[in-house]
Amino acid sequence: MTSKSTMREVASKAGVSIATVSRVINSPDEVPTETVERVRAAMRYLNYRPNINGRRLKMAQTRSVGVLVPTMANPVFATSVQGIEQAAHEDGLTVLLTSSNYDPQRELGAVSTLLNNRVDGLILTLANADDNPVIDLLKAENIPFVLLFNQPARKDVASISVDNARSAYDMTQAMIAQGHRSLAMVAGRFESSDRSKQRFEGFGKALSDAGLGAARLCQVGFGETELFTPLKSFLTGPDAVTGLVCSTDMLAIAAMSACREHGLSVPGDVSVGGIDGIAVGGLISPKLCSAVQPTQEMGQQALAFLRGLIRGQTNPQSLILPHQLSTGESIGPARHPSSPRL
Amino acid sequence: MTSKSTMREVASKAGVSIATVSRVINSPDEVPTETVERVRAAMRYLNYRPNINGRRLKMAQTRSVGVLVPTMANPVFATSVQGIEQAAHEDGLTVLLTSSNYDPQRELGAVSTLLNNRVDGLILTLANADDNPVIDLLKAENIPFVLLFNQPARKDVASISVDNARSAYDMTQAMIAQGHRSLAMVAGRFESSDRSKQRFEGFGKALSDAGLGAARLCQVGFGETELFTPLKSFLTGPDAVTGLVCSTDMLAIAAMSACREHGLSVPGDVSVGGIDGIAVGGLISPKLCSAVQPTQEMGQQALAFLRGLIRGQTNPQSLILPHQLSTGESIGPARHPSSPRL
DNA sequence: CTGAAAGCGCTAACAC
DNA sequence: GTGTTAGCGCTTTCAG
Repeated sequence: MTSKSTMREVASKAGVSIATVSRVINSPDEVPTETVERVRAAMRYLNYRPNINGRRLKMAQTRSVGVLVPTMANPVFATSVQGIEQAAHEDGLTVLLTSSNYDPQRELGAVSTLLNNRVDGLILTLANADDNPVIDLLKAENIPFVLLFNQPARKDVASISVDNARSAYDMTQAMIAQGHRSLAMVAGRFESSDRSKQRFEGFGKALSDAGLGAARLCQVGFGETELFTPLKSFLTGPDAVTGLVCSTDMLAIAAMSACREHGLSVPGDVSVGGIDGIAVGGLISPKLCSAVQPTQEMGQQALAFLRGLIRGQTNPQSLILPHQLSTGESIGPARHPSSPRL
Repeated sequence: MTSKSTMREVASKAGVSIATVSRVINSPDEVPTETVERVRAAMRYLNYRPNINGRRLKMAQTRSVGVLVPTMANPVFATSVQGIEQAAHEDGLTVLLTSSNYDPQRELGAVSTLLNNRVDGLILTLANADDNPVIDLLKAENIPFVLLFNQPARKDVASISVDNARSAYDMTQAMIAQGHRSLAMVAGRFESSDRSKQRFEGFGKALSDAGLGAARLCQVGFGETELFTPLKSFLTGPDAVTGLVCSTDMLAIAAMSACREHGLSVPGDVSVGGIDGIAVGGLISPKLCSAVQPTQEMGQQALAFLRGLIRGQTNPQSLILPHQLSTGESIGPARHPSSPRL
């Protein structure tokens, strides 16, 4: 027996009008207790289930939010979605989930679908937050949205992130402080992640501030965990590095694995640092040293921001959270420190 | 300028009726190319965006599916959701996401919300698939659904899972084959996960089949990663075990961490095995030995099943996938093998 | 305190 | 080919 019963049926069963049923649902205090009870009894009897789509059509708001992340396969995003979902649940909001698979092409389509659903607002992690048609669209249509993890240059969009360049800078500096002079960054493709780009810039700045040469980069596809080959030229031969700064923790864990495959120990032969602070990083051996961000809380916070925007708050807030360098064991003194340049 | 334009406006702009606009959207071939173009131009001009909720109200189907998982914070579920999302995207379906946080109490509420949204069907990972009010509800209302990871006793519900007992059995047997005689299982609370329970049963059976004593259990809360204290009595003292079979990979990784904190090496002092096959398990050192299931594919498959049910297929399929014991390094010969019982 | 009535945006007969 | 029309289930004035 499919739940087909409508408000009309409940009304007739309870001997009232549909308006009263609606009131019982939405503002029970405007209806005498006795009537409320009668209507509720009818609802129970008929197994009534309000059709939210009816309400959505009528009302200005749908009480739903759209979420777009690159992929759930990376714990960073999954954890943030958990935070969003939790906060949404507390707020009685429905979450529509989409993922772009790191493909900027798919972002617009996904957001478009979300907008067709008339979501009240969006939380997005975009490939590139600057110069992105999605943002133009959202701005043009005046749809509330907040960026998560993206750290856009423009200040008229709400966003929650860490200071990406800075987190890479700090991580790099920590390695330099341990005597490392020959470093490389392992990063995802910049087209797929502006965080990657910003982090690489921080890496480069830390190097140049320390008077160390050009920034070396090992760029890999996202979701890639097989780093043996990509890292070969960085880990072996005359130009071998002693430290790897990775743009994400997943990459860092994969890099540690690749080091081992090359017969190198971490941090004995090469130090590895990550950025993100995924939970598993703290459980492995050696414990991953990472620039930690409170991923789940950021998701919750993003929803709180979004709620504000939906409620009409006009000036979008940008929150740059402090990251925290975790005390990891994956970083140690450089094995063959070249003589200091100064 | 909010996207307010409706079909009616498009129609008048294009000089046709709303029926024609609807046709252009849903079956363009029934409309002369020239008219299609004119209407499309009007849509572009007005920045028209179909309101899916209008359609939903009218049509029997909403082209949306509901998903309920315990949490996105565990990569097993996150990865499966990624699979679901991907398949849904290919099918043009919208995903409504909820999570129960392992709380059976919250399951019913979440599903209820999903049903109020009139989703066409559901994919669920429940705390307990047998004797669950959610299933009764869904059955009573005749809503298509498929269970993911749950392995229910009843055969009238669709499900996709591995053989949970068997996967634990095999893992345990692998340890026994390495000479382990003193084992314990680390598992989440049974009320929160029937998989845990089934896996513990498989563990117990393997022990008794090998003539080894009672099954020892270290039960912990889900999401718990601090296992130093819970495992203390299992790792130290006269009753110390030489192997830990863990009901999930996350638990296994946490257990490995706890072993180290106790000054024990894995697998030198104690062997650790997991179940699930999360990606990170293959990247850490020692590589986690796990009973691997193809998580993401299972998500996709679940959506394929669901689609079948939605299309009217009446007999729910249950798929028990083969698990695969990964060649992990986290399991080795028992340190102090007690003399064989035979 | 309660009901009648007018839609929200869309689809689908059913006419023309 | 195309338009008219009657709702889908709900909320919400506006009267009574």
